[in-house]
Amino acid sequence: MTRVPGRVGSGSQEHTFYQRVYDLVRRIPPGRVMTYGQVARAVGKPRGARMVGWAMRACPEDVPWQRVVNSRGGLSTQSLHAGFNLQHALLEDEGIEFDSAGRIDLSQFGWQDDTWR
DNA sequence: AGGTTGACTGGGG
DNA sequence: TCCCCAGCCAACC
Repeated sequence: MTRVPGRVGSGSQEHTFYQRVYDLVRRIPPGRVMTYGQVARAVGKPRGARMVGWAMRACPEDVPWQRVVNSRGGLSTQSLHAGFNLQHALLEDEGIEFDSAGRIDLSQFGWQDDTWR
């Protein structure tokens, strides 16, 4: 069974790093993407890009994990799939386009949440 | 307690 | 632009 990042606080109203990541990712609209580093900075963890990746690996069902890509507009989930990449398929279904090198133009599909605390 | 492992990044060559 | 790598840091041996 995949381990899910635990809550740091105990039942308090405090948001953990993971909760904040999930809350932000849930706000990314279909057809748009954010990078791991962008998400990390937005939740106050500027050097936590790898942790965002960890969080995506064990995220709840309702989190659109496919909308988080690496800083080069590429998918970091390639090694998880053999032949077929689910993330690539899900993003194309949302209207996102990939160039010949398999990358997304972040200036076109990138997203930043201005209303995010 | 200490070493390894990444769904990462930015900078250097 | 691509490849390489040090730095990164929680989770997992």
